[in-house]
Amino acid sequence: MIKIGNFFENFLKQDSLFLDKGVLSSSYVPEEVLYREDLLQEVANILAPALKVEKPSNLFIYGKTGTGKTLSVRYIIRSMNEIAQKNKISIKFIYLNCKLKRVADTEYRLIAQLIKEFGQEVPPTGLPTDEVYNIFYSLLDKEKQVIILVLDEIDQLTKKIGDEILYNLTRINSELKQSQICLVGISNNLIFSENLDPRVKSSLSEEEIIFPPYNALQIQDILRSRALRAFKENSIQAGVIEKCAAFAAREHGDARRAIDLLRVAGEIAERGAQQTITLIHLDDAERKVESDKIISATANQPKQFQLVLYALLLLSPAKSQFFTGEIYEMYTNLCKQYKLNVLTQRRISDILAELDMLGIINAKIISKGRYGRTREIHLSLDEPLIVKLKEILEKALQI
DNA sequence: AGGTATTCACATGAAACTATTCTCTGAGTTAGG
DNA sequence: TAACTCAGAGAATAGTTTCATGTGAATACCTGT
Repeated sequence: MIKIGNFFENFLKQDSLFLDKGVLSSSYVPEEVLYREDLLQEVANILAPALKVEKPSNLFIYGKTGTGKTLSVRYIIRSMNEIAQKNKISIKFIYLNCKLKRVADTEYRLIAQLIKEFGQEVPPTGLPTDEVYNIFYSLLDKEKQVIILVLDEIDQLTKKIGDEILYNLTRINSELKQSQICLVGISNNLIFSENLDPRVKSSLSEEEIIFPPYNALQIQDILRSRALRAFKENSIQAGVIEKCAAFAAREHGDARRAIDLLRVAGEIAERGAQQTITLIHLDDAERKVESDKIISATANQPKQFQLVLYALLLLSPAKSQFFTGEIYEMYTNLCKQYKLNVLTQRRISDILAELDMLGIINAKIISKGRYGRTREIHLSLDEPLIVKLKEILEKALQI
């Protein structure tokens, strides 16, 4: 008890490295968006008609993760909103991230979420989808206004439930008498629109903008400008920013990752009661970011998924490479042992594909000729993480 | 030897099913007038 | 008679199962030399 007490005392006394940690959070929108002036201007040009209560062209934004797409759009939204409020223009901006589970990842929920933006509630289930659309329409058409609907990670949405919903959204305008709705889609996937219904494709991408990745130097500048606000002076060792940028540049210039890394490095340094962030903290941070990602990804998965992963982990010390059949066998044994019902191999195949997507395993489909075709699977986790995951899974599965 | 056909062990797709959570509706019940 | 209750029908969704079809190359099987 005393120990903990002391800890809190010290914690209070110790001054933080951070001035404002929020600056390094992913939702932070800075005063100035570096290296995106041209693109920002383009977006602004396209959306500007909204200020005259005319419908802007639908816009599609492509770019890999961490290239500033979301940031730029939020920046534009913020500044347009200010103007609109000052001049009493009736524009409404709605930003939705389609990846968020249980928020906007199905047609029903997307519309339900939109209704919520207008200050009404609809039940989470029970109503027919048409009904929800009708509520939405009547809500939209109450007054004359332009609505700019930003759908972030729109590729996730269509991957899951198809493009019908986009077709419906593009058709809304013809149903409305007063309002106009303008769609802004943001996608990480550069070839996303290729497997879209041509009708949807043409109406959705009236305008297209592609966000190129940042290079290492640009990421450095971005990090410096953020660090200036986030940390106290002289709290970063020389070279840390550079290395951090290098890490991120290695992966197609993902600025968000770089900023994340810096924040976590800061947290680690602070926890160690250090005055400066060093390269060592950065290394630790990289490991931590990586393992946190995996741990949180597995923690939210269904039981059977976890069990498959557990089977994999149990097999892992023996060898470094497995095939689907071996894993299925191990999994089946585990199920019997713990009296759980056994899923079909079909399902396990999908689960393995998901594990691959999450980067937990590295699977390659190979043909062993006469001996069939299968996934060749490598576990891409290091020893300490395997041990930790095992513990977590055991707890989760109550084994 | 060289060419062709088989065959294995899964992968991949589509559709249908199951269980759960939730709403809406309308019949039956209750309590008060 | 109005208010209330409560069962049943119908939706949405996640996680599966069922059925059907696809697939790459090591091997088996020919063929002609």
